[in-house]
This record gives sequence, C-alpha cells and structure tokens, in this order.
Amino acid sequence: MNRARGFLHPMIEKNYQPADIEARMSVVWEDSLAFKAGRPDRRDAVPFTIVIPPPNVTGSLHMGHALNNTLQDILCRFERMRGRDVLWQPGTDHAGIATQMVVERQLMERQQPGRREMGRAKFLERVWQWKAESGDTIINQLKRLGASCDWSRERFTMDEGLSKAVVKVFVELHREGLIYKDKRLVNWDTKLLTAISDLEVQQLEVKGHLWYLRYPIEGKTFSPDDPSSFIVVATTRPETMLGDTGVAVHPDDERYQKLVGRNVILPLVGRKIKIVADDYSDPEKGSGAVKITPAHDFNDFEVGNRHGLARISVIDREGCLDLVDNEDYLRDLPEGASQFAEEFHKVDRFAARKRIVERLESFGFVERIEPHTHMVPHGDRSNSVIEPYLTDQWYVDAKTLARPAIAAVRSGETTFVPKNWEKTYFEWMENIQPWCISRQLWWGHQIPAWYGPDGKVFVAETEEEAVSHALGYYVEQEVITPEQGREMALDRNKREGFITRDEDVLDTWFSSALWPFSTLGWPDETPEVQRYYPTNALVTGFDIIFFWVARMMMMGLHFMKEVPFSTVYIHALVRDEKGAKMSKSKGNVIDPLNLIDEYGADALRFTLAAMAAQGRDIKLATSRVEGYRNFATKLWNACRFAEMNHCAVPDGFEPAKAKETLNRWIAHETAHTTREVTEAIEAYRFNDAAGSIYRFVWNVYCDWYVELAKPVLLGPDSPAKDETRAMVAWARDEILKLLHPFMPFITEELWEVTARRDGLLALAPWPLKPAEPTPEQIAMLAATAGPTDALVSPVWVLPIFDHADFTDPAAEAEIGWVIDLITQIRSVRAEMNIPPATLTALVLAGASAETKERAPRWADVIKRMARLSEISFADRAPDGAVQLLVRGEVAALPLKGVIDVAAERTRLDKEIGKADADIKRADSKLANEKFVANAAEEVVEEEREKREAALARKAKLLEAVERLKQAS
RNA sequence: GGGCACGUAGCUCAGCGGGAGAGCACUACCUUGACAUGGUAGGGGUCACAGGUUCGAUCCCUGUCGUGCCCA
Repeated sequence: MNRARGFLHPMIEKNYQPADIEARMSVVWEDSLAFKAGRPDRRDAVPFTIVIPPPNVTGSLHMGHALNNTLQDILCRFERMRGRDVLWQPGTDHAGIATQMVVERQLMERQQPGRREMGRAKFLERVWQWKAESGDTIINQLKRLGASCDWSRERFTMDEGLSKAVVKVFVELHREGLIYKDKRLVNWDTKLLTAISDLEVQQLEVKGHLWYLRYPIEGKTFSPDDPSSFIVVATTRPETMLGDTGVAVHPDDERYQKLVGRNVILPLVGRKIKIVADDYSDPEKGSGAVKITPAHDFNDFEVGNRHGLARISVIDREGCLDLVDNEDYLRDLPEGASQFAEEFHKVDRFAARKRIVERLESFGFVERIEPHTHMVPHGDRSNSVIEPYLTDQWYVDAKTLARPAIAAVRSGETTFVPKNWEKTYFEWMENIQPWCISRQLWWGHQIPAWYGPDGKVFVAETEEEAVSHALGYYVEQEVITPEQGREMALDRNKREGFITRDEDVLDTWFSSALWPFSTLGWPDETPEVQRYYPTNALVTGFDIIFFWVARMMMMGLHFMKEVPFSTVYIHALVRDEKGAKMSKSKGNVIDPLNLIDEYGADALRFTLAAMAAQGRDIKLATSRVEGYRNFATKLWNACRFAEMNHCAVPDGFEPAKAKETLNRWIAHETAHTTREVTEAIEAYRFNDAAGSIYRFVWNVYCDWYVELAKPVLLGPDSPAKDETRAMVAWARDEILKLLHPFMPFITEELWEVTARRDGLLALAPWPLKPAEPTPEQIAMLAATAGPTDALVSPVWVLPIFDHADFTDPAAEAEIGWVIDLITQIRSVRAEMNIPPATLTALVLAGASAETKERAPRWADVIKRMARLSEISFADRAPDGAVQLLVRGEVAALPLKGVIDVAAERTRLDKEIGKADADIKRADSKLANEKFVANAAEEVVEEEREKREAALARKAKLLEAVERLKQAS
C-alpha cells in the first residue's frame, strides 16, 4: 500500500478506490474491537441489541441478505455513535434440510457412498467437516458488506450451548403437554423422505385433469349406458381411489338425496363403500359427488372423521402404491383382489395414475376427462409433489403458545413497522395449526425421546435420565427384573434393542425460535441474558414472519416471560429491475458481491438504504448503485478540496459563534440536516435519511457552500479566511458522522486521513444528543455493569455545537438571495445562448438598502459563478437590458445588441403569463367565500401573500417590457 | 374464493389534503485551479380510470380495470 503520510496525518489519495479502503478498514475495526459488546467504556451505557437473522451455513450472500444486514448495520452504527452499548449478535443456522441436501449432493457428485451406506454417525461427521470448511463463507461476505456485528460472539444453532437450550425447551414443553406425539396426516416429501410443516409447502398452479369416474351402485347391474346404475365422482387424483372409503354428496343436493346411505362398489378393487351426505362436497364443482380418501387428502381426512370412515393408506413413503400385505387395503375384499394388488404393487403414484385410468377406461368406468388447472402442494426444498401421509410425528401446541404472542402485539409491547404487517401476523396466529416439528433427517437436533419395547415414550434432557426412568418403569411393570434393570443401566450394549432413541431431528426453525435468548447463554443465567434481553429491534423480510418472528414471539414469551424484541421492522423483497423475484432458475439474480466489487460496499449499502421505503418492494437497477458510487467520489473530492485549502478545525472552535454569514448559513443547514437524518433513522425511514444526507452533501455543501467559500479561501489571509477554513472542515466532519451509518468504509477512511483524531469514527459521538436513560434502564445498568473501580464517564458528550437548537433565518435569507441571483443569471444566459467565455455586466436596479449592503459582500463570488464583468447600481434598468426578478427586485443584464429583442420579449411574455396564472388562481380562491370561511387561516393568508407577490412581479415585468420597447 | 400491497416523467422510485419531486436516461453548452465517477442550463407527467367526500383531491372514501404477493 503506497500511502502518502504527512507528518501530521496521512494525505487523501487522489482517487477514490473502494476496494482498498474496504480491505483496510475491515482490519482497523477488527483490530480495535470496535464492535465488541460490553466494552469497558460503555458499561454504563444503555444497551442496544439486535440479533441477526442467522443465515444458513450453506448460504452465500444474496441481495436479500445485503438489504437486511445493511439496515441492521445502519441502526447499530447509529446507536453505537449515540453512545449505546451495542450488541449485534451474529451467527448462522444449521438449516437442516438445506445443508443435508448440499452434503448429499456433494457425495453423489464425487461418486462416494450415499448417506445410508455411510451410516448416521459417519454422515454427521461429514456434515460437520463440510461446515468447518465452508461455514465461514457467508460470515466473511457479511464482513465485506461492513456489518458491525460483535464477531467474537458468533453462534451456530448446533453449538453446544444452543443445543442445550433446544433440549431444555423440548423437555419442558413436553412436560407441560405443549409438545406431544400424534398420528395424523402430514405433508410428506417423498423425495426427501421426511415430514415437513405447512409453511414449507408451496401451492403451485399445475395444469392437470379432472377425471369423472363411475362408481357402480350396490345391487344394480353396472352399465355405462344406464346412469341409474352408478354415481359419477370427479377427482384430480384417480390413483388414490384404491384407498377410497366413501363418497360424499352435499346434503341439499337433490340429485343424490335418495342415494345417501347406500353403498357403491369401488371399481377395480371391489370394496363396498358408503355414500354420505357432507357439505364439504360442492354441488357446483365437478359432478357434485366426491370420492373420500381419508388417508391421502387433508379434507377427506376431516370428512372421514365426521362419518367414521376407515383410513386406508395405499401409498408408501416413497410415493409408490403399497398393496401387497397391506392389511387395511385387503380387508373384506372379494376374491381376486390380491392379483390386482400384486400387479400394481410398488408402482409409482404418477405411473399408477396413468395405468389405473387406462384400466378404468377399459371397463367403462371413466365418463369423461376435462383439463383442469389446480393448486398442487410442493415441497419448497425438493420441489416434489407433497403426499398427505398418515404417520406418527411430534407436534407443538402452537395454539396455546400463540395466545400470549398475540396479546403482546395487541398491547403494543411489540410493534411492527410498518404497522400493516400486524394484520398478517394476527391473521396467521389466530388460525394457527399444530406445528409439526419432527423431521426424518439426520442433520439437526435429535429429539430427546427414548422408547421402550412397548413403544412407551420417555423424554428427558439426557440419555441417563431417560434410561433410568424407563428402566424403573419396566421393572415396576415386571417386564424386566431389577437385576436386569441395573445391568442395562450400566451397560449401553445390554439395553440395545430394549430402549431406543427417537431417530428424528427437530425442524430447523425450532432452534431458530430460541435465537434471541439461546445466543445469550440461556438456560444458564448469564449476565448477557439479563443485560441484552429483550432485544430492541428485529429486522427481517415478511417472508419469514410465520417461520421465525411468530415462533420467536411464542418461545420468548413462554420461556423468558418477556417479548423477544420491542420492534419488528419488516423490509421489502429485493426484486430485479422489472419487478420479478430473483431466482436462480430465472437467471435474474444480481449478486451483491459483484456490485461490491464493481462499485464498492458503500455504494451498494447506500442504494439499498435509499430505496428501502416502507411497504414497497425494491426493484434494483444497477444504475442507482453507480449513481451512489459517484456520490462517494463526490464526497471524496470535496474532502480533497478541504485538504488542499488547509482546512482544519482549530481547538476550541465554536461554529455557533461564527461571524461570517456564509459560515452561519452552513451551520444552519448542517443543523437542519442533522435533525432530519436523526429523526428519519429513529423512525426507520431509511430512504428519507439517505435522501436528506445526499442532498445536503451534494446540493448544499458541494454545490453552494464550497463554491461560495472559494473567493475567501483563495484570497488573502484574514480572520474571515481562518473562520471559513475551520467551518469547511467542521461541516465536513459533521457530514462524515451523519453518513457513517450508511457508508462506513469511506467515511472512516476520510475521518482518519483528514485530521488527527482521538478515535474511530465508528465510536465518535453522533452530532445530536440522544434521549436520557429511563430510571428502569439505570437500575438495570447498575445490576449488570459488573465490577467497576471508578465511575465511568458518560459515553456521549455534547459536542461543541448543539444541532438541536441552532437556526439562523437571517443567514438563510441572505445566502438564499445569492443563490437565486446566480441561478437566474445562469438560466437566462443559457437561454440567450451567451457563451460562458462572454462576461456580462450586472445592474441592480432600484435596489433596496439591504441589497445594496449585500451585493458588495458577495460581488466576487457572484461575478465568478454567474460569469459577470462588473456589478453596479442604478435607479432603473438600462434600456434594452434583460431584466430578471430576484426576490422582488430587478437585476438587469445590459445586453443591448447582444440579445435578440424578440426572443427577450417572448421570454418576458411567458413570465407575465405565469404571473397572470398565479394571480388568477389566487383570485378565484379568495373570491370563493367558502374557501375564506373554511380553510385554515394561514392557508388563506398564504394565498393573499402569493397574490400580492404575483401582482408585484407582474408590474415589474410590465416595466421591463416597456424598457425593452424603448430599446428597439 | 379470502386477505394485503401497488398503478406518479422514457426507466427505477419518493411524496401524500392547499401551486408535481429525485436518481438514471435524454438535449445543449462547458476540459474554470476538489471532482468529466464532474459542472451549468433544459425538455419531459390531464399523478390508471370513473364516481363521491371537501372551500380545495395525486393524496381520503367507493367502484372499475391492470399488476404483484400471501392464504385457502
């Protein structure tokens, strides 16, 4: 690295090179432990805590992560600068299914033995190995983004500590009856061979068919030509007919009323099944009669329960027909049934569909086939069609746990930002279903349940405890002798086959639900739990409100008796620039790392913040990123300008006491922006905060302040020059602070190289004073600050300037006049096609005393910026001059002979037209009695003022026209 | 079918009861001593449509059309 280092501090490099800066600053932050929670100098500071939504260890940074973590980082850096003891808790999620799939795919690609050949222990070893190799990828990518997490506290959902929390929670909920085992239909993934929860199922629209099947009525001779000999049922899944145990018709459907209670003979199978009346059947749909397969359809399951219909599973875990030796299926079937069973046994469900339809057709059982588009459940990981499947699984009684979680949001203990997401939350929570938490996987937290030989369950935190309970029970039941019990307790081999552990693991989201407290050391009573729980904000996307937010609320309230976070900020989804969801299959994914490489992390961050308006998706266009990279360059060069002009803040400099109007003006503008940015971040209006600081840096500081200051800075030494140098540097420092949460790298770099500093910008005090801690917070701090030798000084000290109060309307008026004058002269020059090289004179006609006083003060800068040769005063504008109206006074450019009189006349007429329109609008409003009577007084007053101003303007313009006439 | 958003400049988006804004793109001019990753000026919009409330509607309400998402 070739950095020019002066004797005071390093100089700014000529060109802004994000990659260099980012690499260097990452090291600086890491070495200085800047992001460590509980820094000694902040032990008396109020904590501010955010837990990161743990990315999957399998993952790599995508645009959603980039947005999510940028917003969290803005909050963390902002609060850290406000003096809080910030804990941004990082970590990763073991992501059960996703990770297991990655490793299995890897084994397959390398043509190594699969997981089943390998065995559980070996396979798990392999996954851990993989995690060790690539688990850092996403963490390093988060660091590249600038995430100011306390990396020393990184956690993993399968860490020892977190696993302990998982087991504890499972055992306690089981003991309370809130976790139980049940046999019911689950969403079964026939590819991954596991149950999944409702949330992991995606309903996809599929073009299929509706098959109309004839089921012969018992006691009649079936004939396709005799409609009275059968009932027609419509189905989208003909292959499940083998498991039909009923036919349902609507109770009010007159067509079928006399058939209710009678039996039909199931085609191909021969099973006698009942026709029942149930309002699940929709008379409008299909034939109005539906076949009921309780073991293979969620709705049919309910119908079956209502009518006491048998449940016959005819599909196995891999999605193949399962008929041979299937007692439920074969029960009460006529002769010859086993031959059919053998023919179709182990045929895949989709092949079976085709063959069964063919067979039905050949006997005349198919009435017709219609094309039919319907929703089909798919596994979100495997993308295979989900099979409703009857098995034993573990469930959480979510309904009970949801109650306090609903109440906490209703009472406002936890609020959603934007608020409308609360409705989504309530909607789901109030209709919550039991949560299926067992997965037939290996990678995850193995369920702490053991079974005896009769299938009795023993749940305990450790194997010893479970085994001892179990053995005690079986001794008592006289299944084994006390002697056998003792032997089995001591020797694992002896009890093998007698007591076995549940093979299944828990849903990944089970451990994620504990994240806000398990990462702090719970169930141990750590100081961190006391200090940092409940957390302050949770920042996440709406797609995981159910998966994660809701479950953290339930678990947090149940185990900690307090909500896990007070604010849930829900941000948008990042889409491509056409609004499509980014996905690998569509190939429209924008890789944030590529954007960082090309434009820098700061530019990407700023883009995301600037576009993060509440309640709206982000359609990301790279042109925006480029624009904000240019913004960074602009800032860089402004700082170079300050450096080249030897701008520095002297000791004891007090901006509020500045004498120069220009300097008072920039103090005024800085204070205004500081308040805007602060309020916007506090309200999670990231886009407003970003917009405010952007405008200030570019359109106020660079475009005007620096330009207006140039004559002074380039002129001879004077007290005014000294003050201006100080002010340029001071405002620059304020900018660096305000911008730091958004663009941490470039601001930290510039902070370092522009002056000798006491410490890092990341730890510098925010310009605006934060709120005082509440008595509760002070009490909590006293309890958790730990031993301290001396009173630690407050972290946030009032800087030399109070942005909360400072304002200077007089300075604003004066600089406003200068800006208006320059802008208007430039505008008219451009309109008149006066080349920049041509200098013109300016005559201020009939100037007020105020203007006469101001003009000489600003003569240099106005001449420079408006390309003028001289400025003079006169009672009236010279003949043939172009006349401008600046804040009600005439500014004339004597351009006789240069300008096109006709064009100038046109311009003036246009102006007069505008004034007329304004007068007319105001008149019509003021003439409206209802307006004067009903509108707010200040609105009416404003309208009067507008009218007066427009009238005055018109008068001056008419004079200008007169003068022009005389010239020609 | 139920619910939630959203239709504002060519594009990507702010704004949201009192005279339409930004960035990018576009046009013209400018290599002036921080910056061409720049400067100056400019063009461009019946704020989807139709009703209603109001003194006043891009903004609030209702409906229509269109788009997207979530849940059945």
